[in-house]
Amino acid sequence: MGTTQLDQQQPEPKHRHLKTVLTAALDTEFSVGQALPNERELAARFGVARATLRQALDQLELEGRLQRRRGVGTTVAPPRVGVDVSPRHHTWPGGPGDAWVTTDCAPAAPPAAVARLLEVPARTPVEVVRRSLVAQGQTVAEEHLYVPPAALPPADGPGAPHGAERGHGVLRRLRRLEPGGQDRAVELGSATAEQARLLDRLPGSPVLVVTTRYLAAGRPVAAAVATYRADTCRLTFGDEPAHPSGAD
Amino acid sequence: MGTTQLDQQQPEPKHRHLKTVLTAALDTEFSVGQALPNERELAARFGVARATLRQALDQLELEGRLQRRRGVGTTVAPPRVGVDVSPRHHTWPGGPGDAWVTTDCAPAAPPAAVARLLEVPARTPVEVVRRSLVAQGQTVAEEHLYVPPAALPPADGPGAPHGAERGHGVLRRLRRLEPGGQDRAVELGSATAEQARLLDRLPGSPVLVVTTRYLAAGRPVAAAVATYRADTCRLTFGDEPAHPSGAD
DNA sequence: CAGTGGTCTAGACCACACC
DNA sequence: GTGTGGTCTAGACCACTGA
Repeated sequence: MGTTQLDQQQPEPKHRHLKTVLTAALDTEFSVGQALPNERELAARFGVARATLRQALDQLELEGRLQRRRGVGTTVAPPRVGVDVSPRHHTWPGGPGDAWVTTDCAPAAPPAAVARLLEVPARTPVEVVRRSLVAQGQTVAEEHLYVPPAALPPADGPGAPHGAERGHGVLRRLRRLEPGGQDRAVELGSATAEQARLLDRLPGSPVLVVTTRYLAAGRPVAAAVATYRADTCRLTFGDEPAHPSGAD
Repeated sequence: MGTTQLDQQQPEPKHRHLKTVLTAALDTEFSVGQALPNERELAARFGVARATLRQALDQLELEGRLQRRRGVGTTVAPPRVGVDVSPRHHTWPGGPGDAWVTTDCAPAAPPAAVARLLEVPARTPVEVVRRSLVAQGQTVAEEHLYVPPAALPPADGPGAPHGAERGHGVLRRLRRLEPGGQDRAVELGSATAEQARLLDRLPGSPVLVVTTRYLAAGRPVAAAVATYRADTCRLTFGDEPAHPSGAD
């Protein structure tokens, strides 16, 4: 990062040029995990206001090139983690090979958009199973799985009133049904305060929101809203495996 | 939007509270396409600096709630467009039902990451087909399709030196091969200057980058890097159709 | 405690769209 | 022209981390 001054000729915004310069420096002069100089130092070095420098850093963080932590500093981020989110016809959440960890479960009314997906009336309480996904030592995603109890076979016992144990019961009941397909959507969102806490980010951080609808006998029986850290995750949709089914 | 002042009690940042208030206002007091007051007016109304207001607007725009256009103003955005990006085993790009429009084609060396995907040496020139996707009157995505000519059957004629016609020729040759599967990845990126121009956004705008690798006979024969406007698009992955194959 | 990134201000000027 | 959002400055203070 020998550059100490910008000499700008194009009518290109400074922050964009700055981003270009920093990208080149990251590619050539820094290694993963290495700390950058602090923002005041960098701004001075490039002869811009700190706010302008921050515009460039914001983008590099969005692109997963940098990792910033308040009170700590800015470091070069490792490459994004690939997370497989292929729809699998023949499996339910919580089946074999599912790396998600159930953390909690309690009945609650789903958001309006989820109620529509599930084709249940608004404000109908459903089971809400909360799960999280850890990859490479970091929580990379958080999920709310909404399951209307009416669609499930009866429980084989009294069941826990709440907590992970209740969630396991819901998933067990779900797996007794014959899977009837899934559909999925991915869009950009921003983390709520609670999601931010779980994902170790600030509220409002960009996230990839994956909405999945699970069908059985042609009817929606569950809907999942999974929130992935956009800075550290790459969602992969591999081809269907060669064997048609491995989890009945 | 009767609120004229914030009365903040929590140690919650102003811009976040502002975003909450604005979200509620958008839900209840505005309709799609309606213009908001300008930024100076809004900032004054809420008693904050314009930069603070802009932090809130930036997030709402990221979430696809607002649309801002320099020199024009800020309006309430319509719901995101769903775009189907399901991997389809049995089809090539440019096949039936493909809504993409080929705009140009010329040989060029692919980016290093694409060369790795294609398993060709770096700096090997390949055919680069450029296509774009229009939905609801708006260009929502832009694609570069990289095809090493060595993997293709020979052309049935001299072919155009460049332009859409050359692209059609490449896609025709590709379709003579037997499709052997695809894999896909989705991640967050930011628009280059050129992509921004095509998508009618500013450079650096958030985009969803979909990378697809096409296989034939177990070998990669093409790779596509498609860039979708993150503000206006929701990528959908429907289930595979019930019939195992309909395009051979 | 000192040092970091996060928030916020009150201005200024620029680029662009529309009249 | 006028009015809009986009960029930029030079400060200030806050929240958090780790020694």
